[in-house]
Amino acid sequence: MARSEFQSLPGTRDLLEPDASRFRSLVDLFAVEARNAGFGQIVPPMFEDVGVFVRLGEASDVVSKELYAFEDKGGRSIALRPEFTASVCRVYSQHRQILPWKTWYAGPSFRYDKPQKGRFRQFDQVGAEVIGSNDPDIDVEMIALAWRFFAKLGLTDVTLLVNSLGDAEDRPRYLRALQDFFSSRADELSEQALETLKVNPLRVLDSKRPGDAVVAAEAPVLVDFLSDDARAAFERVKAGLDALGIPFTVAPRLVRGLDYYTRTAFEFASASLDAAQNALGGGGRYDGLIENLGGPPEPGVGFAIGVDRTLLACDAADVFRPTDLSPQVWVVAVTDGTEGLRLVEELRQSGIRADRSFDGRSMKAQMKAANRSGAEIALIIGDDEVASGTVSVRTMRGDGQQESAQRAEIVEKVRSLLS
RNA sequence: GUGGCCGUAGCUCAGUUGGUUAGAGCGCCAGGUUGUGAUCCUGGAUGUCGGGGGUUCGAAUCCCCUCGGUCACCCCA
Repeated sequence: MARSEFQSLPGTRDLLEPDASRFRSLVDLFAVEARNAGFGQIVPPMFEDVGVFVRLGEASDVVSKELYAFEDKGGRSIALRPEFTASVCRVYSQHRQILPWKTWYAGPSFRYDKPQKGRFRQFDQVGAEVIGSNDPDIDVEMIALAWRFFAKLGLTDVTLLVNSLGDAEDRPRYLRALQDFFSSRADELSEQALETLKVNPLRVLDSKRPGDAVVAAEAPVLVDFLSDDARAAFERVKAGLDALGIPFTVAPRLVRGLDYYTRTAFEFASASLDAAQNALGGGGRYDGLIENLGGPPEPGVGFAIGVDRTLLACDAADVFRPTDLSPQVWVVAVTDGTEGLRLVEELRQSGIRADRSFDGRSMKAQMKAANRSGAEIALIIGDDEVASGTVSVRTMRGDGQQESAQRAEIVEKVRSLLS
């Protein structure tokens, strides 16, 4: 394309206006919702000791294939974070907080994937985590936070899938049953599914290949293997969602990509995104993760939402439109002095969005720029105005009206015209 | 990582069976007499046709490699 020596690397892109502002607004909106729900912000580093992430589960692709890992000049093995949860757990282990600790975050993560629509190597997430409570009501609260966020954006076509992945003790029993089942049907499975079966039988359930899906549909279901405790917790979660009026579908074959999840798992998808990457976000409970990272045996639950995909869904649904970035006033200065400089500064100090042209452009060119900028008012100041202590005020809507105003009262004049 | 499709000005695209100085619309810039936009008229600038190699008298058009994008698988946000 455009001839330039360097381009942004695969899977990365440059956010320009109006997308950049929209991006910020989205994060701001999430921040408000999270704060209202009692979450404080956390800003962990973007890279950690590689071990922090490896403990997420070596069977997952996120860790085994997609980690941006390298050695720094001090010989440390470090990795760019592929997600936030592990960092949050590490932070808690390092700086103990009063429990339950509720925290939210926003920022980029990195995965060495093959880029696709809605899938980037550097991608942004907003998310929240709660450490130190087993209460299923917290699970409900997390889902409610995400749900409220989507609603505030104007996304109405979000679907919620929930499942329970059981406790650490339930899992092995289920995995055995699953393994037996798939082994007995091995001849019907794709080669890839058989590969997956070796490293992580759970994920075979998730296969989108038609042949695999048929077999998976008949596979034993995790819900039948839950301990009494886990079952009760799951019931409580479902009852909580009902109580809040949040619609959901139980998805017995929902498994999440990272291995650390226990009990509640959930995922949000958008019907507006017909692409394969239609998952807006997801999360669940990770009751063994902190201990696994060398911390105390505290339970945790959290979720992350993909900012890029959410924005894509907003585009598809035509909601959460970009805000107007236009200046309110354009100063057209054709004097040799510093009138333009002073006038713009005065307007800005008064909280009015104002801008101007540079490089001594002709009045016609400056008026053109004023029009293009979307400003409602053009303030014209030339030798005549300077001499008479006035400013010409021109409204830019339609054919435009022009009048003269006293230089000393210009801010007031502009304010009254804008209101 | 595997496979399909695509890659021409800032943007959206056209470019006929390979044939002379590569086009359109939008955008941008400048004019249409003295200091006035959006409309209208006129003129102008910008592309090593993603990059490299090959076939050919001749390639944006054919072949190979490569880079990038996109879609599906995979994976996931």
